[in-house]
Amino acid sequence: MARGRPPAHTREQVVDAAIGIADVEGLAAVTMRRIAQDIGAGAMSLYTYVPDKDHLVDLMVDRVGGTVTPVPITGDWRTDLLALAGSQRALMRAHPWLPAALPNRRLIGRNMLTYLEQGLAALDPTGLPAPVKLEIIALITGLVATFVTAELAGSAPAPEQVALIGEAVAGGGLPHLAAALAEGAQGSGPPGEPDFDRLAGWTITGLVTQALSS
Amino acid sequence: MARGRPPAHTREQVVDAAIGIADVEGLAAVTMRRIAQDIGAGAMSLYTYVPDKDHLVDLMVDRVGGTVTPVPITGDWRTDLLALAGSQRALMRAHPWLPAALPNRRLIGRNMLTYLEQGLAALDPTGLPAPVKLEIIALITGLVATFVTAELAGSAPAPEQVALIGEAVAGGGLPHLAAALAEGAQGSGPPGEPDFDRLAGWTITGLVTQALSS
DNA sequence: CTATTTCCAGTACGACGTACGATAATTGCG
DNA sequence: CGCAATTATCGTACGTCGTACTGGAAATAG
Repeated sequence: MARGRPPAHTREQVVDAAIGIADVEGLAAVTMRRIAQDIGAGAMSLYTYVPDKDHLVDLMVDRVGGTVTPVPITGDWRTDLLALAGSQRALMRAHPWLPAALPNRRLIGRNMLTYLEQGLAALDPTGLPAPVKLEIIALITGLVATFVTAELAGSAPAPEQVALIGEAVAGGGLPHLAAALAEGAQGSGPPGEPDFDRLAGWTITGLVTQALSS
Repeated sequence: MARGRPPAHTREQVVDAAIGIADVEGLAAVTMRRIAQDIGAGAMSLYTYVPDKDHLVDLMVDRVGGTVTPVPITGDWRTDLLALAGSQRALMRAHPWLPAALPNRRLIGRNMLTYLEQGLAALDPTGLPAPVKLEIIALITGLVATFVTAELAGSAPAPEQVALIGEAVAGGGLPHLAAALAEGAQGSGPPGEPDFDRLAGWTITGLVTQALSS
């Protein structure tokens, strides 16, 4: 049994090395040569374990999806969905490349399916039709990705942008924006951490409530 | 005045050519050489008009943002936000590369600012604090991008995925997913077009309502 | 042992973004 | 007019990417 030369590495090793690089240096730093170097292999050897780079990214997504600790299902959809969103957010913050890599990915692998399963379980008490449940899950995922992307971009809007905005506002024709800036300038600092729970809570509660009442 | 050799093209020509390519063949097909070929220039000539490719994508985003017909402000936030979301959706469907290009972009240029202005105007009657208004606008944009991405991916889940899902479900351990599939299989066909208005309406109404009541 | 199977990895190709530098076109000054 | 100064054009070239190809290395089956 097991004829031929035995593999020197495993698919998981390759995927984990890619994830490690992406976590620290970003998705753009993940190249086949770089991965090979990290695990001590020739660049072309990777193609024994992975068909191509695109598929590798799919595998990366699915693998980190398997690292989330499953959230407990209490039976209260609001609590459970919020917990699910929170665990997703934690995942995306631990792997900042994830929000960017997520769109346009075929959800290959079981881990993405177990995420769906959890979402469906959380929404079970609502009694909504299955397609609506799936839509709500997709929307929540998108919301979390949007939020985390904004979060990771940092609240510092870069000096060049401040200049641009100030200039445009001074040029006139944007009264509400000018008012918002003025209000923001004299307002308090950033509200801090609980922003996510607040916004996600609003969206989840609002979305499900509306869905139930229609 | 205007010393030196006169430019043979304009920045707008370059950006428009890039948009034209992206619309038809996707963002990946937008290369400097390809753009140059389309407008009849040498590849390096483009750098007279654009500092680098990354900036070019910024310009593409801002330029298509200027093509949206401004939505009328009725004073009813629900109607106005829904119209704004609808116009964004139309824009993203006309330029399918937009949802993918949008994240991680500095919002350079006035067109993005006028979009913000419109959102703020729509939210004006709510009397919410300015930062909350901006958060809501960002969330709605993210929602539209998520929805359109899903829309453009097509409702056909590709045979390989169907096989994967079926297999995983048959393996057990995913009861809610199995139930959802069963329910979906015997259910009616796709609800069709009004999906967007329905989902966006739920989210917008729910989000703003929740924000107002807290 | 030999044959077979499997994996390893060097070389190489085409495409990418773009730095560099020679060349061309235009204006201002004499 | 000619001649510098200025600005745009674009061919060439470099380093990097994904990956096709290929010959060699390491294991098992007989």
